[in-house]
Amino acid sequence: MQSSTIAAIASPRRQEILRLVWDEERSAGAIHRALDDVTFGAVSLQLKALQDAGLVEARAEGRFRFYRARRDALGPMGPVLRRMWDDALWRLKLAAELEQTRRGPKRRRKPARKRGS
Amino acid sequence: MQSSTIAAIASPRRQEILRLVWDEERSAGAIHRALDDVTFGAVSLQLKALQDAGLVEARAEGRFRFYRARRDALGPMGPVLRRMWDDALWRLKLAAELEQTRRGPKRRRKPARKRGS
DNA sequence: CAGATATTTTAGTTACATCTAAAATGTAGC
DNA sequence: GCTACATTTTAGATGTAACTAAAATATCTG
Repeated sequence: MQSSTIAAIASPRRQEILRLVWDEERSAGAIHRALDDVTFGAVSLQLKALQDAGLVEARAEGRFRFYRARRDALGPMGPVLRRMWDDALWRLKLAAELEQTRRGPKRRRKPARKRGS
Repeated sequence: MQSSTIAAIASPRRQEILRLVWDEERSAGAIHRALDDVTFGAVSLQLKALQDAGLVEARAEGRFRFYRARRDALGPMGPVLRRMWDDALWRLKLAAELEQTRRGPKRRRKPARKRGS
């Protein structure tokens, strides 16, 4: 376990992404679609950061890139993160932290897609 | 274990301070004296941040304030940090990270005190 | 090749963490 | 009260992490 690992999971956005690819691999686009307050570009940058930290690995397939967590790289932090995610208030706390650590130009919220589109 | 705990120990400066008060309590001044590249004020601010995160506790005695780690608050992260600190290269990595995350006005390095003064 | 889709990269924006220097606060002793 | 020492707090500086929008890259399909 490296100090850089701790830094990598200190970001609420990266925690959120890591959780999405913890149990199953997902494409970059699928990850982005699961998040409603951030652009595709930002997600891609965070995926790169996670990959550089060794916390996720990518597999290319056609135009897609499938990401999944490298659970072993988290060591004892894996269970810690899981317990956090199981917390009923986790999503609420996350939203607060995302607000807190937000940077850059003001967002224009991505409109929720209609069901089935 | 809270997400804010992870954020608190993600800072190399706070890690450094936490290590100093891990096995024995130390006064704010003693902590500052152990660090040669930062002002007393900055150390005091980080101690406050650590206290707000519940990672250290303080005891007043006369003019002094003695700080010590609240090991239990770190849960499984305690052993993780210890293992990091035991790494022979830890100090080197720390220096690199301190350089990386440095902010604010340029420092004027505190001159090393003569032996025995 | 042209067009569609998936993703990455670049250029520019913004808020805040981390710092310094100095002022303020608190405590002890004379 | 005054002085000395220990610490905290304030005001201001600075660098960068996290973002957006748009351009670039890559892959598939007809």
